[in-house]
Amino acid sequence: MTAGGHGGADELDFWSFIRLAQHRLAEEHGFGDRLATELLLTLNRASGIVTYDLEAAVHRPRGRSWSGFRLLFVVWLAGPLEAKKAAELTGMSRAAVSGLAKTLVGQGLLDRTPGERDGRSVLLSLTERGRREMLETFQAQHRREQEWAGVLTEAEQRILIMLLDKLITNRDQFDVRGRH
Amino acid sequence: MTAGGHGGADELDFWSFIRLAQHRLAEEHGFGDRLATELLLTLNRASGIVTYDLEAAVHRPRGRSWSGFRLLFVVWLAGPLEAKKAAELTGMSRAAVSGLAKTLVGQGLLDRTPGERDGRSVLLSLTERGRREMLETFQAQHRREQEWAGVLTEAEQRILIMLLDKLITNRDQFDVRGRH
DNA sequence: GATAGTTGATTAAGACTTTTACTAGTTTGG
DNA sequence: CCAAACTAGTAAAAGTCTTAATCAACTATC
Repeated sequence: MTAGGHGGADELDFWSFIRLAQHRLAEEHGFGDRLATELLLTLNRASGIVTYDLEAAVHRPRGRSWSGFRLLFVVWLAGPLEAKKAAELTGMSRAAVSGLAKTLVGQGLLDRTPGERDGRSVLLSLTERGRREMLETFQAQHRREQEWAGVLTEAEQRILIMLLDKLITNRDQFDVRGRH
Repeated sequence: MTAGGHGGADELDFWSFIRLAQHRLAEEHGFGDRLATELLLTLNRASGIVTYDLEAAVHRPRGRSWSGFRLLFVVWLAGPLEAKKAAELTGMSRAAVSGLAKTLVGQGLLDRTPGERDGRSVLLSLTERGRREMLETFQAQHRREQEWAGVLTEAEQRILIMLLDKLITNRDQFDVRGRH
């Protein structure tokens, strides 16, 4: 068999690639347990596909980015928030929140007011227009979320949430790297 | 209770935020089924946390980006690949692969040769150095993957993979947006 | 109370991704 | 056989993310 010749790569899709990868990792490189690899590959792929779809179907048509939505979403539901807290809840860096907030303030969706108890901090809150837009946008996203989740039964959804929770909750057992 | 005053946001973390969000979506905005929202929020959060950790712990210290690794990974295991195929398998756009390949060729990890059967296409393959580096890098990533997956039992890992598979496989039931 | 250290926000530089547009090679159908 | 349609790859512009550095404000300590 020539180098790279395993029947031609043309029929490969994501799942047959995973099988091929498993095979070569085991046979040619001697990796034993490959379940973890498959799990994380699948997790990232699933998240990427869903996120891309939501962004393309819901947010870009409205002139909004995925990150912009995430920031507006936490401010919408968790009330006025310090920028630092918003960064924690969205999983972004503080710098990303700072830049994004600048854009969203300019678009009239977000208000930025100085914090009271700490002169350095900044409180983010939605403008009236921001509130209106979030309600409409989230309705659209919610419909699409339900199409996605709908391929699983309710029980399956609950199990999936539980397993994902467990995956990221028990991580204190080793030294995980988080954003600054 | 004043605007935004629901006990102070200071104790909020990702999980208490989800509970708060659920509550406000139901009580103040009348959203009924919020399981789908929780599922996708948790999915994206889990993927983001794990990916960030792998990038920070394994790839950045080696001067490599997450995307660079993804591209090298598929080329490593699926042999010489047309750029288009590499884009499909990694889930990137063709343009992203093109740009990334340019960088990686410059770093001496990737070879780019003209395709034989199609004069437009480009075949990507690893250089000898690329192969050596991938073996070392993947060993490191594999160890860390196992730390992550290790908080779940093997049965749980298999169920999680199965549910994620189902989530993204059955999506033909509606009009999903994918990359170009 | 002055000072050292810490923390919040911001900016700057660089990497990466996206969409759009373009070039060039290939296929198809009259 | 040739023109129209299509496809692969690339480049450009705009946007987002990252880390590192900077500034300002708070806190603790001498």
